[in-house]
Amino acid sequence: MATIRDVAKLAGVGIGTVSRVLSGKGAVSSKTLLKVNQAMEDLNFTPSSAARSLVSKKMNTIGIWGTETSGEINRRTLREMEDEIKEFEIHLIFADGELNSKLNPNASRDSFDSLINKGCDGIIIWGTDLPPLEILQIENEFPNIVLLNNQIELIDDKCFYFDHYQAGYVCGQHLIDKGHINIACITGWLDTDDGNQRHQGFLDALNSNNVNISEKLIFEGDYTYRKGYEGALVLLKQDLPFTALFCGNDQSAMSAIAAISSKGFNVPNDISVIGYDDMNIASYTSPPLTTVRIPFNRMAVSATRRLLNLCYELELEINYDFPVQLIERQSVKNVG
Amino acid sequence: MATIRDVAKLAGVGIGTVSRVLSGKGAVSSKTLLKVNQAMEDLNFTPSSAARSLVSKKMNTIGIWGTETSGEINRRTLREMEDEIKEFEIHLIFADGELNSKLNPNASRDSFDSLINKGCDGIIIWGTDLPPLEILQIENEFPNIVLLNNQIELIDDKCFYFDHYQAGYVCGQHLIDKGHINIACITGWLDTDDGNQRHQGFLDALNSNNVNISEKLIFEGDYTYRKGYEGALVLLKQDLPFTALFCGNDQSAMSAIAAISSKGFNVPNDISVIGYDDMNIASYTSPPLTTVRIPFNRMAVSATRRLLNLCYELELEINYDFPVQLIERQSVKNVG
DNA sequence: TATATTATTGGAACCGTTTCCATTTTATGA
DNA sequence: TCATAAAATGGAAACGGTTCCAATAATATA
Repeated sequence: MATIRDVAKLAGVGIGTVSRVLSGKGAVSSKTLLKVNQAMEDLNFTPSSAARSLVSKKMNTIGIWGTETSGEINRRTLREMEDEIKEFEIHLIFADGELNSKLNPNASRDSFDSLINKGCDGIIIWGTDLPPLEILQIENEFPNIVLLNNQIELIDDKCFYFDHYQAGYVCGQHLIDKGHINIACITGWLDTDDGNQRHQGFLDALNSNNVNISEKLIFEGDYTYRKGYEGALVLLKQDLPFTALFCGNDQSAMSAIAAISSKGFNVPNDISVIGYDDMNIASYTSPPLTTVRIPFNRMAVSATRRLLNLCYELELEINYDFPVQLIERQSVKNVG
Repeated sequence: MATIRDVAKLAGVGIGTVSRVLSGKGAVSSKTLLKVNQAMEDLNFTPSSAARSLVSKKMNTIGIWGTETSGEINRRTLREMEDEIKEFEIHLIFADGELNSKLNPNASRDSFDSLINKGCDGIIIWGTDLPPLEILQIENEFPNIVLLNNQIELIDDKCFYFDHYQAGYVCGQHLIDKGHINIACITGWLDTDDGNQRHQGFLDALNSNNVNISEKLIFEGDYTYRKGYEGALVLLKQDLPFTALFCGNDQSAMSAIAAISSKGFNVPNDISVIGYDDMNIASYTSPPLTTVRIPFNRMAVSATRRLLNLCYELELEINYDFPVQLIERQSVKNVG
């Protein structure tokens, strides 16, 4: 591997000059420029990013932590983030939290620390896998973090989230607007803030309309296909009829639809189903899924920009407001 | 940020000693060990990975390129790969190929080169986005690559793939075994080797059984939900009845099912549908999808290990044989 | 033409590790 | 106790860039 000194020697100039050519900063005569460029080409020179990082104290790398939580959405969003940083020649580095962080809290933290040790300039913490206190403590000694889909008041300017409560409310209200009174629900995780808020919003929408929901018709799920399927079967087995079902995300909604169909019921004629997220897939379920669109990508882009600003003294435009939008397709039917 | 010299000074030892403690190699008396560890703790010392990389000439980073192609599968697989490298303290770095590499071939190559410039110790090339000649050329000057889901004979020991032809054949044969004679198909990309092979395998299965398929019943898709949906609608509009449909992947299969249902037909009673991949989702469509299971994760793990062996002189066990398996669920029905 | 400016240039010092070797300390054996 | 082997230690040199300043060349000005 050729070094800057090799280039300098071949071009017959000093290393400072080569460095100037490399960075484009500082005066270089056009004759010299030509010689140096030629030498670089001849030697197939690529500057060592390690050496650069050593002096600049920037790794040009930002880490993403905790991306396990929400399946398909992520891939799409990751892509957006990558696009965002690409032009600054920054790279993304991954460290998933453990799947079962509840079983092994240290593994979570370890994978997080591995990002710091690696020397990431900043870290995007995705989701609520880390307890708020721990995050604050981290932020204290490593300020270059940003939270995606998580909210902690003390560092609100580093948080990018939307109103889960309102989104849940919108779903509940929509079912009621469509005349439903007997409503069931397959929740997401209820032990995280966001899962809890969306559930609460949903419940409050029913409450405000004096609609009761039986405890028996609330199934605690975990956002997976599996639980969506199981949950729907369990709900159908109760002797409490319902005409509408709210699911904590689109994945569980679509598998719930599958389960409902497998029992000979029709969606939406017998049972309406409403999802949450608006994944790609939502347009192509049968029937196409009514759901609430979460502006994940826009959130992710702003979070990424905020972090870039933080790490590299940039001033990219960011946004903190991410309104949610009901997408009406065909899985919810008017009744009554 | 504390350096090794700070630690040495605080502990009252030389930098060599600190380095020895750090690496665990070389003799250090237990007294000294204690002092040094204490000093590291007091100073909250973390070794600079840039400085380390500079001398070791290892970045402890491997790149993944071209992961855009196959949606949900990837996230799962990525996770496996990450687990595989985690214990060696290696990190994964991403650079997607361009979505539309056909429109902008340079963008593809640029994002690839960015991984090399970044200094990745090795790169996993995922899929067939790069032309074989270009890959060979790359391999020539940068041998630490491995191909996932792609095959180039000259570097077969660096390729991890399965037999798309056979997998396609299995699908075709299954439909015939179930008594189908009028068969339609929504292909994947036909301008890539893998897409083409699976299609050819499928066609040959029909041929071997003297079953003809009309050109009109072959719809060229692109693995997306959208095209699956559109394709099914197009096929239904032909005046050629069919009782079975082979789709190039599960995503198009499931949206094809949605399209078929939307036209009032029943799967599998009116039309059987068989997919390809066995994604998570396949168990939770309605009806659950019969498909062929591709051992992506095992492939990815072996590819990753091969690369680790290549980059870090390890001898992890790897595997080159990835048999495909038909998974019978309920979307294909016996007829005749 | 002599002098003041400005544009170029070279290279030492530094970034924070690892490596390696010379030196010092400790342990061993006679 | 002393010679010798083994263990422990310190620190210079190297890795490949960037930064910065002093030195030189080119150009402008009087």
